[in-house]
Amino acid sequence: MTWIKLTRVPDASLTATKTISLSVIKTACSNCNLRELCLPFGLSIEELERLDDLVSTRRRLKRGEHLYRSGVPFDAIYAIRSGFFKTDVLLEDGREQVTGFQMAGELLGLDGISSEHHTCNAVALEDSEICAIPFSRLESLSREIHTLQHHFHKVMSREIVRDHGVMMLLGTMRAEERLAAFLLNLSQRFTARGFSHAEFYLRMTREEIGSYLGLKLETVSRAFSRFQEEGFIAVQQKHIRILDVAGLKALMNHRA
Amino acid sequence: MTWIKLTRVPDASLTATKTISLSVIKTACSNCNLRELCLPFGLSIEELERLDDLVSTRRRLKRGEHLYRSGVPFDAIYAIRSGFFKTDVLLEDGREQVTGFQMAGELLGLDGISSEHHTCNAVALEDSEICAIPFSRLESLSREIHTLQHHFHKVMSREIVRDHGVMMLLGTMRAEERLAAFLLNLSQRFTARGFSHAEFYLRMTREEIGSYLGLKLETVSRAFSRFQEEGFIAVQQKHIRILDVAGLKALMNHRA
DNA sequence: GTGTAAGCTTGATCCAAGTCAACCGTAAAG
DNA sequence: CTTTACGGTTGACTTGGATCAAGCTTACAC
Repeated sequence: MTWIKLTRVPDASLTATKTISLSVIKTACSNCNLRELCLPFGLSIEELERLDDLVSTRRRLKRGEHLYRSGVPFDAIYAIRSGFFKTDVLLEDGREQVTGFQMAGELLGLDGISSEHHTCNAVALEDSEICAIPFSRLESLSREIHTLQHHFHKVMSREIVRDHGVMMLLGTMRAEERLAAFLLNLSQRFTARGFSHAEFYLRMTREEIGSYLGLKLETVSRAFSRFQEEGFIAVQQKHIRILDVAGLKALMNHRA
Repeated sequence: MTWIKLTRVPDASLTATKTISLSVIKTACSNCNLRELCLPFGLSIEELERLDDLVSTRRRLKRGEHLYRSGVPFDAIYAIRSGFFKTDVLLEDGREQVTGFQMAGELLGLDGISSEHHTCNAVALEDSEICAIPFSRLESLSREIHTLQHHFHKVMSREIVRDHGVMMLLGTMRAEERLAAFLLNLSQRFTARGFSHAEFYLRMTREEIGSYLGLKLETVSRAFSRFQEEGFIAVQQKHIRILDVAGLKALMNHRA
């Protein structure tokens, strides 16, 4: 279960790190196995080391714990090192909208930049670990490292594009299409992280899926059952096996 | 069709510009009356002048014309100088989702940063004028001007927060709530631009409103009629007068 | 002007998803 | 091992918004 990934060795410095304790190795972006998915993408060795300085705070969260809440002052964004999160917005009258589910290598907290306060809640859906990245220091560093700056802009833009996808889903798709899109998206993201594309555990409840997809939990449950009857998937509570990716994809396009 | 842009002359410049023709004066951020809403927000005089250099290309679009289309290479973002736009995403099967309506002072094209290609279409809903801001030059300049960098980040983040609002709307609100939220949002943005908060012309069709709100055009039309019956607004085709802001607001919260 | 097409309104009907309700399965607590 | 609580499934019924259809208004082309 290592994390040691000895990459190219420019000078003796990296070999030096190998002699120190595993827990210390784990604290650096330069040794993080998620670096190709996360903020460090595309950085050189020296640049990576400068980023390491910045990402000094790490935090573990238990399932159900909040990483941040809507309204609290913003001063850092967070990279998920391991675990699974949801973000949601609550209306005064109690209505909840889940705005996203985030997994390892993804960033949380970008919503807070605009008003200097977080505008949604981020909750761990399983025991998780995150790296806090003080935002003003990230801005400083990205003024110096072009690659970092550009990659950060790409990450923000990707979030906007993702949101457009969700708007499309909520605005134009019917229940089963939404759920199919959701499962295919999860599958694809698990794959990118080296997990099975066909078999995974859902970390969220039917109600949370429903909130994300603009459906009631009963509708989500029925759609799961229907997919199982059709032979597209095998469901048992939170355990999902995708049996027919093409079938699910077809279901999404079989409209006008 | 000019676009000549004589920029300062590092000293004596401001007085100098005043002597040249109005149309030329208009081409600079430093003289743009939208600068407090747009990218230049918070910049000093000298910083503004550096931004002027960057924003050299201006373009007029007729109603119905595309500013960019999904799939084309991305190399600039666009500031709306005057006019009104929609952005939309088209699915292969012909379904359309309008992802936003943009007015003067707002930025278009942020979606393209992530993949270096635009991922939606931007269409002028009335004759409009935009300023093109070459993105790599904006990145360079924001590496030098902290304020610009930070403000740009805020703008991107604001877009993410806005999208969350739309997700909330599409995911949890009923038809009349959605339309009320839409009208109040437009009203608020017109106000910020010095127009009447109570009276305005819609630049988009019922179908485009419907697409944005995840409703069919008939539902939008019926909701307008209903609002009129209730005395919240006066509608005549695209001409809207808001008669009871509080009533519309109440309508949005009158839920469990 | 007059004709035509695009956009808007309104009515009648239908259906996908919501609501309400009962029951089941699993997991943690005692 | 039993209890309890939470989450999930399934059924019966309701309903908000979609669909289908007709007529109206406005703006522009000729």
